[in-house]
Amino acid sequence: MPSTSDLISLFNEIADILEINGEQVFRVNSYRRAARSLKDVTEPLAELAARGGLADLPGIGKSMAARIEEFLSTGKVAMHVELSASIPPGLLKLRAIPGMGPKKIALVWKELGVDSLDALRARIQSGELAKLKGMGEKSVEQIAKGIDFAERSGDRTPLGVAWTLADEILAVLRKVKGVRRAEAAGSLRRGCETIGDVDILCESDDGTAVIDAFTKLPQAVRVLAAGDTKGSILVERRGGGELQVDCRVVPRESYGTALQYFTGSKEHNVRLRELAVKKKFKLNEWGLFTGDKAVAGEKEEDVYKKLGLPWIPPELREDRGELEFLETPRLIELSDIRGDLHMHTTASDGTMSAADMAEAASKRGYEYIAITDHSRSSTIANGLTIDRMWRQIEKIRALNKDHKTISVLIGCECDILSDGKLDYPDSLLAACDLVVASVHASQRQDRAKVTARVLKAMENPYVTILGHPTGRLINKREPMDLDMAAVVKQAAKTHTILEINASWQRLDLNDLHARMARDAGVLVAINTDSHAAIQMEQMKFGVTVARRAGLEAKQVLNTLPLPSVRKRIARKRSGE
DNA sequence: GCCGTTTTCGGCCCGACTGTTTTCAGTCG
Repeated sequence: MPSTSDLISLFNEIADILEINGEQVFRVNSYRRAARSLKDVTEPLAELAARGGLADLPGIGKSMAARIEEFLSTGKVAMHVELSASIPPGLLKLRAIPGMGPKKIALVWKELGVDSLDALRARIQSGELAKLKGMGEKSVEQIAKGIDFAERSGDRTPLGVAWTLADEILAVLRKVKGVRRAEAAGSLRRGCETIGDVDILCESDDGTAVIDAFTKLPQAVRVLAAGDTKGSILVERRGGGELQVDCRVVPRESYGTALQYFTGSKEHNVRLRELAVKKKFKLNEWGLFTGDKAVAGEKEEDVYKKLGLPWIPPELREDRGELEFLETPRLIELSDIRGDLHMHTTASDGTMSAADMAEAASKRGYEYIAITDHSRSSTIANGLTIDRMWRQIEKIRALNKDHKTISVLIGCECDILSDGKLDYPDSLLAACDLVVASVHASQRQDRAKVTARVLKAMENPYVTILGHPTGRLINKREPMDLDMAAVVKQAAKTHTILEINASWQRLDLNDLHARMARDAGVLVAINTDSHAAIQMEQMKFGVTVARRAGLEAKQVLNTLPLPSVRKRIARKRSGE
């Protein structure tokens, strides 16, 4: 069964090859545009095509639609097959080298027959690369380093890793003399689940001082560039590989436009500048201009305002229709969160007691938490036997009586077994305040089987929340082949709440799935799945996903006061 | 290749930086 993501890679590959072949850029970009458009499609492509909806997608015209149809019926695209045959199989890997664009790749391939990282390295050592037209000593050196980088880095950096790193760097830069404002821009500010480069923006009149401090950061393992207004470094990344961090310094009057500009996304910016041109403005990182006169620049809000738009939250700047907004959406914020309904203790695989978790949550200002340790089948996670679970219920009830500042709900994270049955009997589940039901085993079942399994579990009246619905681990494990449209439909029908698991390794549901839930009127819960108090900090990542999905506070269970939460649970149990 | 409240043809966002140049091409975001 050909998947949409296969088609997306295929279109991007067509663009890459066309570019190497010297095709005109607008034609090349049309394939990238089409690929991007497909990324936002949540319904199965075949269904979309069947109801004639392909042409409604931005960037999909007659020719693209025909290629998509071809892909759906044959599993391939003849044009792609032909193009692939026109270049050596390993050539596209050279795109991962910073500084190697399509022109240089074409050059080394055609002049030297280079078709892989190793072949390129060999030509550098033999001195042949330096002899090519346009290749000087510095270019060769940069490419040599780029090959190492390409081999070491690979995956994009998870949001949680990049966020922490940016916070550390910002703490240092904000202390540099003359720095008035500093924040992260780019995909990090937009809250993307993975980050390419980290972008930092500073407001200061002394760029040299800022870049100096930036390039001397203890985290910097190499300095790539250091100018008056811009610097680039490589830092070691937690979890291996290296990560590029760019820092830019602008004066006060340009900070707003620069922040807008460097936040992106690229597609959003293109749209915005098109709009600016239509309204006889010129927009760049230095300001919004009519002629030579700046009409906005200091504040990001003003840029949007002058263009006749409400301020658009960074998480929504993905060219998914946000330029049509009439007002700024009131997205959920971290401060709206009143509790955390999925966490573990030493009873199963957590590292702290329920009392300590409650204490920590209370300090965060939460009104309630739920203790949800693993069920008996999760033996690796020291899941609780039926007897132990009954005792756990008593223990948490007692703890709740003792605790005055926070309500502690007794719950469990109950395994959804491979046939869709639950790991505890209903009598035990009924004794809990709430139940998170999750798949942990047999995640590789086929689509029909795994979907039926999850739908069946959702029918159980005691299943409050479907935990980390797809089971994916970012950069580590693919999601289950779950029919999310069916899951969302079932959630609406059974009043089951879908989790956005806020752990940065998971972020599951992702933004698009959470948006599907929103559109179907399905309630979402944002939980950290904490195994230690410190992990409750990850709530911000889950809130970020929710914001990218366009969720408001009222669409999220754990922004509600406890009586309302209980009402929602009761509603599911009563089947009304 | 896509697209249209000035267009069905002729546009398609914009600037910085780098290196190898002597006026610019390529890459990047």
